[in-house]
Formats: sequence, C-alpha cells, structure tokens
Amino acid sequence: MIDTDAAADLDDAQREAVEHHGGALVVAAGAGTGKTRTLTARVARLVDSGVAPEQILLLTFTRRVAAAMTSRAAALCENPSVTQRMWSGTFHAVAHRIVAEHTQHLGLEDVTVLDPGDVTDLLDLLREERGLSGTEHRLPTSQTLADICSRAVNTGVPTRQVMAEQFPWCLDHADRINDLLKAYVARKRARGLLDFDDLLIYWRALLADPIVGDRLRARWDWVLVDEYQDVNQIQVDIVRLLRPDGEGLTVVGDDAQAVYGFRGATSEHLLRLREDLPGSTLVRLERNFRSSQQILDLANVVRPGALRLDLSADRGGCGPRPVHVQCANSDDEAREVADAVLAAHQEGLDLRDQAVLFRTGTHSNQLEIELRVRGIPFHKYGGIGYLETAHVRDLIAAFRVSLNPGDEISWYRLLTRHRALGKVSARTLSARLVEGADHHDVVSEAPAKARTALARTLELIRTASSTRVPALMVEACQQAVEPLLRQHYVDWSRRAADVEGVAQAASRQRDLRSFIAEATIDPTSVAGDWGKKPHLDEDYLVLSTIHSAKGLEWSAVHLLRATDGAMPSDMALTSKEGLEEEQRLFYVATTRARDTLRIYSPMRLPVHPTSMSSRHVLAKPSRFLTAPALRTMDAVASAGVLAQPVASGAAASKQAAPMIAVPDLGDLFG
DNA sequence: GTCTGCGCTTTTTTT
DNA sequence: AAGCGCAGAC
Repeated sequence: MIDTDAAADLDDAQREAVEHHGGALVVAAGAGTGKTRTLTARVARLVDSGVAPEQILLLTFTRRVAAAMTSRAAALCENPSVTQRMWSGTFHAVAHRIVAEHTQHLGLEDVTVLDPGDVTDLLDLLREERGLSGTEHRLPTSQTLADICSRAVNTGVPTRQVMAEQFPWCLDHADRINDLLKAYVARKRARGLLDFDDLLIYWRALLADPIVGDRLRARWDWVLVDEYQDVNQIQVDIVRLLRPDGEGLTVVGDDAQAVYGFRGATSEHLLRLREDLPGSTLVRLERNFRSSQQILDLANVVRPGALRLDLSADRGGCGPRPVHVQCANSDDEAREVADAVLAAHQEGLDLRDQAVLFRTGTHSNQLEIELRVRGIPFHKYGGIGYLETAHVRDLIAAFRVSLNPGDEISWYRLLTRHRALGKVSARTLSARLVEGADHHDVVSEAPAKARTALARTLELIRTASSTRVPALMVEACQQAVEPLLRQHYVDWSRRAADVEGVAQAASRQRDLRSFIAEATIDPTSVAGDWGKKPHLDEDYLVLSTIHSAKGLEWSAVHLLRATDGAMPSDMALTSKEGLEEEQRLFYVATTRARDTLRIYSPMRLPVHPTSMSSRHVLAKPSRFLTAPALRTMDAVASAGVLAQPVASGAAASKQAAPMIAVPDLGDLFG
C-alpha cells in the first residue's frame, strides 16, 4: 500500500523529527512507534526540498529494511529514481562499495571478502602450518578464535582482555592464540583478503585520510542511521568521521532493543551521542501504532533500559491479553503452536500474518517436524542458509579463484575437493598457485593419482579467468566443480540442484564480482533469486530467531522456549551484561506482536539442545516471566499437560508397548 | 600422504 | 546428532 500523504499520517513527535533542521537529530523510538515511517518521510522531505538523492546516505541494519525504506521513500516523493540514486544499505555493504572504488589507494588488486567460513578455514590452515593443530595443545576451535579476534577489532580492546572477560577458558593459550591471530592478519594483508571487519576498518581508514576523507565527506550531506543502539566502536567512528559536527546527521534507536553486544555493540553509543554533540536535538517517540494495549502492558513491564520510554497504544479498543502456555515438553509445545496457528488460519488469519520466534535456531527443530507432518508451509529465517552450505561455497570458491588467483583460501578449498589431495598437498599446491606458478608445473607437483583431475580443473579455471562474460565464466566453473563434487559428496543428488541454481543466478549477473560480494556479505539478500525461498504470493508461516525478527511485526506471534536456559540462554548467564541483553531480546520478541501474543514454556526439555533424544530434564519458566509480567497475562495449560498430570509419558508408553519379536535374518546369509 | 571408521567434544545470536 | 581429531590400513 502506498502512502500518498505522509505528513497527514504523522503525529507531532514524528513530524518534529521529519522537519528538523540544523544539528544532529537523535530519535529515541520505542518499538512500533513508526520509526520506519519517520525515517522514510524525512528522506522524502529532503528530496522534495531539493536535496539530490545521491547526497543522502541511509545506513540500516539489514538490506531488507534498506530496500523497504528506499521504495517507500520513492513512493512518497513521486520520484521513482530515488531508489537507484540514494545510497542505502548495511554498513558492510556500503563499505564494500567504497572500498571497491578505492582499491588503488589501499594497495589492493581486488576486493575479495572472506565469509565467516573462510575465516575459520584460513585459521585452520595457519594452525596446521604452525603445528598447532593436534589435541596436544587443545586450542579452542577456530570459530572461537575468530570470535575473539572480531570482538577485539570491533571494540578496540586487546585480545588478552577480551579473553579474560568473554572467553576465560582460552586464557591458558593466550600467547599461542595471539601468535595465530597475528599470523592471520598478516596473511590476510599479504593476500589482499578482507574479512567483514576489514570492510569497516578500511572504510574508516579512507575517511581518516586527509584527502580521500574530505572527498568522501563531501559526497553525503545527509547521513541517516537506523538501529543506532546496535553500532560498535568502528561504526561510531565512521559516523563521526562522516559528519564530524553532527550537522546533517540523523540517528534512530532504542536502547532497550540493543541485542548485538556479542558483536561489540553497546547502546552506550546512542546515549553518549547527545553528550558528544551538544547541539543535538532529542525527539522521543512513545506512541505505539502497532500493538494492542494488552500487549504493551506486558512489554512495558519487561522493558529495560535508560531511556525509560513508556509505550502507549494508539489503537482504540482492546485485544486479548498475552497468553502463557505451559507445555509438557518440546513436542507438546510444537503441537500446541501448530494447533494455534491452524486455528487462527481457520478464522481467516493468513499464515504470513503469524510468526514463531525463538532464541536459537535449534529451538524450532521439533516444530519444523510437526509443520512438515501437517503440511503447513513455513520459511525459517536466521538459520544457516544454503548459501553457506559446503557445496555452494565450493562453486563460489571456483568463481573466486577465477577472478582473483591470489585467493589462497578458495584455492585450498577447491583443491581439497580432489581425490588424493588432502590437507598437506592442498596447502603446498595452493601456495604455489597463489605465487602464480605455471599450472603445468603445479600439476606435476601433485600426487600422481590427482594429476588428471587437477589438470582438468586448472584448465577450466584458466578458461574461466580468460573471459569477462559472466555466463561463460560461470559455465566453466560449474564444469570444473561438478565432477569433483559428484564424487566428493555421498549425497550429491540432494545438493546438485543448489549448485545448479546458484550457477544459473550467477550467469544472469552483469557483474559477477559484486554478485559474489553481495552473496558473501548478506546471503539473504540474494537468496530469494533462485527459488529456495517461497514466492511472495504463497502463504507461509515465518519461523525466525528473535535477532532476525528485529524491525518486523506480525498480527500473531508465538514465542517458543520461554524457559530458563533457553531464554535467557544459559550461555549468557556468566555475566550481568549477558543477562541484560537476554532481557532486551525478550522485549524485542514481545513487541513484534500486533494482536495476539502466546508465550510457551515447556516443563521438560531434552538434555542436550541439539539432540532429539528422549533424555529430558526439568525446565523452569523463564525468569523474565516475573509476577508483575504474569499479572498482565492469561495462564493456560496445554492439552499435553492436562492429559497426563502425573505419570511420565515416556516411561508409561514404554511399559505399555507390546514386545515384538524381530526375526533374525541369519538364514539369508548362510 | 590419504582415506576410513571410531570416539570425543560440543556451548548462541549476525554483518 | 554432528563435526573433529586420531589411529591404523593402504
């Protein structure tokens, strides 16, 4: 639906934000207070008053939000070209664009972005090189090392201190870890490879340069930042370098919705901005246009934070109170959710108006099974996308070495897919390829059993690199990779379609480089292109982590696993900050709902979160469901709880089950 | 050096 | 339940 008259729909506070002139503008916007509408209207107002769209930079948290905002802004100012001309995207996406423009200033041949998987691969490689891979040293996983590194970089805190505060079990190995991370940075730099953090670091470096920085600053007169409570120190530096005195800067945020502390973000940055920029103006948005007052009554009890926004519903009338559903176990919880979703659907609520939210990806396992059994279509956000699956990354590795022969980690990946090439050969051979060694020489250095296949691969990669036509390049890479994967993966038939789909999407691109970069930086932004995601006209239920649900809303919301250990996650309980962040997550989850909110607490859960085994342990309802919170809710017991008030279901059914003699088939093998 | 099968540890959230 | 390292066979 298109807003034809935006100004008429704005309330006083929103209008003040839209029309603001002069110094920095800080908008403290509670959940559902029309933050998107306000930002959009402000952009439209700027354009209508004569600002060129390319002078506006809109930084949002996900590309989904960026796209929604630009198109809404375009609709508001009757100028569809705004969509193309305005700068908008995530910090990382914009950084990539800027860095790619300035490769020569940065001494880079090309911009190759390492995805998180590449980072751990590279760390594994270095660990191997330095003989630190055995269990003798028992270093933490490369994943953990990457987290330590990223956190240090993003907060400007030394790794040793990061370990002491966040990863105490790593302190024993602090020296070796630091050596490894130093080697990691050196190797990255030597090969011209950038990880996600580097994109921001390089952008900041460009802005800090006297000449390039001035040119970049001159590019945007207006900088708008969404979800400012989720920025980290590097991002703050970038914003401050873009608008040093705050002139032309608009920042929107809500400290109660800060949920990216694990990435080095602090809502302190939002709160401190007003002190750093004394001329700034604060506008508070507290009128909620989303939820019923009944839902807000709970949200206001749950809401933490220093901004003390108290939300009041703009909507008239009243809706049902939030419901607390006590379930017997996670299967019971899954059934209960499916029942409620279907019931609402039968009353006319589309599946797309309902969502199921949870703390971690695995919490929806049982539900996914239940939904499949019942034939309820759904789409899960926030899990591992298939762009991150091994076979798709193999194909992308072929693209990458074709574009950049210095991409050591992609060579390594590609080589290990060959039969008879293991870690050791792959390591030496990929180093040779990076040096630019002749392909024939490299083949002759490979183990005899691998030579034929390797010669073929290198020939096809050479073909790929020699063309600039994406379709031809993709075809050569696909030919190179397919036979390798066919013999490498036992379940190739299951994976083939993905590789085919990615290849097709890639061959349609005008610029393969930017396609790869986009797929790396934000897989979800391109995932829709090749049909894994349901079409928009289909009706499907959304399953999402709370993190991925940020900024979105649904008529009906189901919140899974509101138990201690899951929500708050017991991983977060080691620190006060961790627990506070969990509470903000809980707040974010409750405020996604417009009309109905159901919160589920299973009383028994599997011992290990990822296992479906029958071993269960008792779980307590979430500590966030305090007495005042529960007073705003209705309590309900699930069918499963009512059906078996006393006996343990598993034990009872085991006893009741008849023993069936299993025939031994020995006579078949005599 | 590589491959296969077995026993061992997993800690969550995302650009 | 799955992914990783290890031991042993080739």
